Amino acid sequence: MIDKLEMFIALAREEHFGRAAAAQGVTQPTLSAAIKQLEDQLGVMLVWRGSRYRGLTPEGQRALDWARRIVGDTRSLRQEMRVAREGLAGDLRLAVIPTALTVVSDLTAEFSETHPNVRFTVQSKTSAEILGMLENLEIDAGLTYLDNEPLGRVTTVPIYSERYVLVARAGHPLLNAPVAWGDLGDVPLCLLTPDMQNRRIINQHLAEAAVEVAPQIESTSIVVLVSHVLRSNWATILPVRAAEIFLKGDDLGSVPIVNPDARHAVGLVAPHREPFTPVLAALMDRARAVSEMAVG
Amino acid sequence: MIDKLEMFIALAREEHFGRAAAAQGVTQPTLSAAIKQLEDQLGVMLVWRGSRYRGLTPEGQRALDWARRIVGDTRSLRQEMRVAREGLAGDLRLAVIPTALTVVSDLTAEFSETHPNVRFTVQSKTSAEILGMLENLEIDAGLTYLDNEPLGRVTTVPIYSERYVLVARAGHPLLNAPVAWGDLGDVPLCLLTPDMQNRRIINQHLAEAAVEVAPQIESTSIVVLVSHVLRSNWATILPVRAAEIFLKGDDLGSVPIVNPDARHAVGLVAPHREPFTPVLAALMDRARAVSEMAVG
DNA sequence: TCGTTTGATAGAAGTATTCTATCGAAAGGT
DNA sequence: ACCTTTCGATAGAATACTTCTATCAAACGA
Repeated sequence: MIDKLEMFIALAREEHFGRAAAAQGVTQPTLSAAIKQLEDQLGVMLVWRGSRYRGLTPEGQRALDWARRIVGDTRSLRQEMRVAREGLAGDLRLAVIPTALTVVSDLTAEFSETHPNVRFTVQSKTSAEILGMLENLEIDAGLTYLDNEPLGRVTTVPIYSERYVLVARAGHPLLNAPVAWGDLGDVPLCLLTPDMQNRRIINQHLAEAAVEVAPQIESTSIVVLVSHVLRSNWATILPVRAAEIFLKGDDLGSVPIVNPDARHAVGLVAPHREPFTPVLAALMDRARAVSEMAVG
Repeated sequence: MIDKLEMFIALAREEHFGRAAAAQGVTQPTLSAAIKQLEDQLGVMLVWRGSRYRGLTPEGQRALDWARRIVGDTRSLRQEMRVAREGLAGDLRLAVIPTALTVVSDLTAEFSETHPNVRFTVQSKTSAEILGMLENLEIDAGLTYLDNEPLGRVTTVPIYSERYVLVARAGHPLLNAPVAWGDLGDVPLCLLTPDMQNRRIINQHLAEAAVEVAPQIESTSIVVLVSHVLRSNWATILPVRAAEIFLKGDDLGSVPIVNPDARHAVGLVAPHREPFTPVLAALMDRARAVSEMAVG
């Protein structure tokens, strides 16, 4: 039964029998049979059938909610028993927004010393993807914005507040003093793509300052933005924590962007499943510790 | 997996391999094998082994919590799909404290008219048993006291407030005016047994009034109490709602017991499992409706 | 000490699951 | 309109798993 629920979740996620089967490590006929058996056992259609996948029925949607919970709790059971057996161990899957990638090591470095048998897998994803992956049980926790976007049934631990700086090549004329959002109208900019929440936040502040920008370079990668800035007179807008790793040398400079001194909360997001598994509880403890260090 | 968790829950409840197997409709070797497989899959011992059942290990206790949740959610999934298929239907298992038995029909009578395909199974149990059965998934909901006793992870819907009357044969000298708890010291009484919460509540009020009683008749059955009262000069203390069904004729009389005019909340208790299954949600709606009628 | 109770074990029978191979229907491109 | 590709369902064989009956050994109680 639980295997079938796993396959059902995979099907809802992949929206494709073949891919879902591959993701589950079974062949397509096996997955087809599993879905059909699930439908027989529950006595309702879960998936609209045609010659291809056409989405879930309303009952399928409700069943998916239960399936996620049942499968998630089952994994929690397995994980907790594993911890009882061999202490904190296992693989902790994180997904992180690009602008928070440098913060991950604050969480993991000390954690790994205390719990050497816990492995981390860190993916860079958009905030929307992170929430979807949390729902689908593809990750154990995420590092993302805590406000602005609708969060589901999750527990959050604030870690720090994002503040923004303008980053440009050393000698750029705007680097002499703090710059206001309203001053950025004519500056050639490289920015993240508009599907990313950081960009939407920046857009919002620029719009509030009645500034319109048309960045010549858009990317999902901060590295791409910074390397462009390094080569030309382009500038970019980055959160302090994301920018500082590139400011070690003398090639780049930064100034705070003020008026307003915008802040956006970033933190750990985990599925709300009481009681928390030991590994997740430990990670949340660590996040709270990092949060206090940031305040102090 | 889920079958094995069911068997594990049954074993923890019955504390006996043979009885648990019988309860699950399998043979004892099957249940033994299931538990062993569960232990193998989870990699931990769940049950202390000897030549007989010796209780759960600490890991077994934790696993039991998860198992109850997983199995409960699985049943909810099945039930909700059944409702989607054929409307509100199925078997709703209730356990009720004896003093609230007459209230059950307030819940069920109208409910059955609206939902004729829902069957009820009503058991008379003590409040402690009700909570245990809720945990073990043996019942879907209970009707019991909402205060005084520790409730677990449950949702409650208050229905009415218990008030107490003295019940005696017509002509009994105490029936002329309301009687105080403190006046009951020398009255020959029949009461429920002390393992029942109603009796503990009554004891508490008597103790607060500095009265000691040694009932000559104790029973777990209100019918036994009333039939004794009918035959002799004994009196008994009952909640109004439990007494009124016996007061239809002229043989018995009742007076309120005051000073204080004691009240104790009674209501529906159901496992807290969001979202609620449709049948349970409907029953809770009905309980809220009954509650408002009682107030008005 | 002897009978009874309790849970574990062995082996056979039955049931379920998964695979490979193949098919038919629908989409998409030319 | 036709051909190709993609997608999911189906059939049948091999395999794995589950459950049963029968039996055993250990421990408890009289």
